[in-house]
Amino acid sequence: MRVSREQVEFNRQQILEAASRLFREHGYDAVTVAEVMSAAGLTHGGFYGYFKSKDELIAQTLAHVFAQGEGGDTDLVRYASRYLSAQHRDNVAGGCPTAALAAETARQTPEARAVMAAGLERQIERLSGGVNGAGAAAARQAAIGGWAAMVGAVVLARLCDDPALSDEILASTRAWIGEREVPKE
Amino acid sequence: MRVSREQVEFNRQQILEAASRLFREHGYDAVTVAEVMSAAGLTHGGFYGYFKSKDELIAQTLAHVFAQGEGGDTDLVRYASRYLSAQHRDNVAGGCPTAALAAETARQTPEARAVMAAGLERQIERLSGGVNGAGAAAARQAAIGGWAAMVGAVVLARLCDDPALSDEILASTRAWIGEREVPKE
DNA sequence: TGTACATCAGTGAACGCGCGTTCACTGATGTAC
DNA sequence: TGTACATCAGTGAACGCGCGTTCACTGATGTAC
Repeated sequence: MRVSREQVEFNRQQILEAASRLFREHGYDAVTVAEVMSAAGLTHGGFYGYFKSKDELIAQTLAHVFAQGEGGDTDLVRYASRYLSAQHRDNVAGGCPTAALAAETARQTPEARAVMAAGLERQIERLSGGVNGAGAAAARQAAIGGWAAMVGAVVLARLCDDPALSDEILASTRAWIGEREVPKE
Repeated sequence: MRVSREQVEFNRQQILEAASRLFREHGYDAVTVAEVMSAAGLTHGGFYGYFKSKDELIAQTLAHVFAQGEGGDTDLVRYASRYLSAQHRDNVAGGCPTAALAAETARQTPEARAVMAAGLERQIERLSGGVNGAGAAAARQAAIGGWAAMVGAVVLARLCDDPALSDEILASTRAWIGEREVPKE
């Protein structure tokens, strides 16, 4: 049964939203097209009216989640404080797509990889502006080092089966990044 | 046709070696049991004489690669210098299993996850001993921060489609970790 | 040490299942008059 | 504005394929005498 144009656009957003959560939580391979459509409130057969393949869904989902997740506070230390929280670590489905999917995305289609790589470049530039008391080159270097540490720390903290070690990784990396920053004025 | 006991042990090592390279390069899901056995010089039917499932192979492969890869220089800055090299970035199949597989392993069986988590704890302790001019607590904190930055940087450098940005991520993270270390004496 | 037999590692066909994808059909939406 | 028709989003069965896993069989190895 045909639906209205507004409903089509709404459904498209629902599919991308469901896919972005499921992919982050389970990885690309473990999530089926049928699961995504079901989570979006549709049946699997309709999928190919929206995307021409699962690979295209992956690329467009990344573009979707990067487009909506960019903004807000860019001060490096405050950003790290939120990024390296237990709340973010425990919220895989709603958390940073890079921490959840970067390694897997490097093995996906060039299109998907390019979308995430572009997000990485924008993230580095954004964080470069949030480094206190340093020239442009030093700020960019700190943004890169800090971002690498954040992504690595969340990946490692999520890997841990020992909660104490997991918490320690977050706290130590937070402190490590914080000490690194030159105090303001 | 039955083979000798020595051949059985040799074949087992071949399977683990093939699996460790294939998993690191392509991820667990994208590698089939038949591919692993073929790379080990066997046919797929014999697999279940060695392992009771693909999940068991994954856990034992991680144990195998962690067991053989630990040792050598532990000085944090020198370690980072090798870890954050273009050579390591480009050698996914022979490189660090954590950088290649940590996020995926967090979604695998508890057994596989436990093996990698144990390797993480040993790595932190080893690197803690390689931090110069700091007390035990500060050394451990620097080891954690440095290790998180290394893992994150290699993951991000492998994600990049722009070689210049990829090189910059490695170089900046290397410099960032190097500056962090208190000079000896 | 040699011989006869039991063991069992390896083979390759086959099984069952779930996946991505296709398709004929349905019926509400959008449009032309 | 109303009506008749064309369009097309959504449905669910079906297809083909490749996967993990099983199994009957083979023949070299290991062992008992």
